[in-house]
Amino acid sequence: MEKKKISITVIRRLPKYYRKLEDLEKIKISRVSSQELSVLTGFTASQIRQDLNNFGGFGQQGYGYNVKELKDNLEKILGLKNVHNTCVVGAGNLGSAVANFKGFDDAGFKIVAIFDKSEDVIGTKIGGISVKDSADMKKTIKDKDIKIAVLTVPKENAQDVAEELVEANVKSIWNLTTADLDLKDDVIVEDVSLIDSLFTLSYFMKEKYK
Amino acid sequence: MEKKKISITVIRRLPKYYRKLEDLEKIKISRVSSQELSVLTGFTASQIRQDLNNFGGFGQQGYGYNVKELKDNLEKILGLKNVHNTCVVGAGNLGSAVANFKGFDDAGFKIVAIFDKSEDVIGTKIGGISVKDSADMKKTIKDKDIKIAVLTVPKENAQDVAEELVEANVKSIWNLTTADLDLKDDVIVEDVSLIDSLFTLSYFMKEKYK
DNA sequence: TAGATTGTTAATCGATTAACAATC
DNA sequence: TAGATTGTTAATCGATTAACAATC
Repeated sequence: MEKKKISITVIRRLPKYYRKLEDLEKIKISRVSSQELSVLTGFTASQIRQDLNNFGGFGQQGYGYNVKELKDNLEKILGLKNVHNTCVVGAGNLGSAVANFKGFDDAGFKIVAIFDKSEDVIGTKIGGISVKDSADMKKTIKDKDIKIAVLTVPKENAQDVAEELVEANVKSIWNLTTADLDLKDDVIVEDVSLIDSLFTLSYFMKEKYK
Repeated sequence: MEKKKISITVIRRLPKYYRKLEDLEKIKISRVSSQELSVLTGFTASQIRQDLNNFGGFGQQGYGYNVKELKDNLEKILGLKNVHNTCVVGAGNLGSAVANFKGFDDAGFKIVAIFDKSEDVIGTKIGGISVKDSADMKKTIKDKDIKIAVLTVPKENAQDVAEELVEANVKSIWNLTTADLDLKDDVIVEDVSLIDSLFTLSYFMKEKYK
């Protein structure tokens, strides 16, 4: 009756399963056990079986999991076949990296617009797409039915731009800035937190050396 | 006698405390309670007090925490004042973004070399540093005593380049590629996992809309 | 002093691991 | 059938929350 809520810790392991299954498929391996997946992912076999069983019984006793079948199921679970019109806001190096990143398109994020406010880049092409003036952002987002935005603007502008995106009806934001966004709850914000990752690395360096 | 091991979940919250304290200092707020930090960070006040007490009693009953003092302590704990000679491997958009990123230098990661194997970029300047041929990488790393590498090469080359870095005595790698690196245990690898973050966003989009 | 808020212990909650019956 | 490995329950472990005495 009720689908039980799946914890965020489980969700965040799914991408790794998916990637490892892609790798296995690429080298023509058609079956895999939770034990083998454990070696590949670093999670325990028990954990893997429990994680997957949140979504269905994809395995078979005495056999393991069929690589292609499990991969296809994870693809559906992660929604990787759903295509979303996406824009990149901020056409600096980071924005350019995203716009040129093939994995982005493969995951269903279809970049249909790139915005920047600098005269220097407006009109230039990145990954085959011409950079538009941020001033036209809201209109373009509505016209092209853009639901996802990648945010790569400077920290100082992040909150304001994010609010503008939400006003234009963007449903989720991939936040590559170092700002924490404060938006209404129904907006999905996925933070990459580059700076936190870097600080964590600094911590481990300090712990290990001196 | 024994310093108890501090869990990774605690460590990964420290950067956010630090950033919020920086923000407070910037607007001239000199004291803060765990309750106020809770609002700023989204962690509970109880959690914050427990986290901080892993490292020392930085607060004062009836008063809270002194912003500057706590920030300075976290700075030491995170090792942000320790300077590390760092190289960027891969001078594409992502590598350029890192090389130009001010927060990188602020955190003590001093970029002293950038490598790429493409003739097109070797010799060009990024963030004031001239891009060197990857062929000279090992020698330069030893000569300049580089201990940290930022990896932004294509997925296919990530493992090989990482191994080369380790041979050259690099101690830790900030991994911005979509590859999972397999290196000896004493090498510190901090994965940013952009692709996993993206897949997670895809999952939440799917859950919410259809 | 009275009020506020920490530091810290105890209680609860959730996630991971272990174990094994079911079954391919 | 015998062997392998899942799906799932129970046990353990660790992290979060609650509570409050200590004390500024």
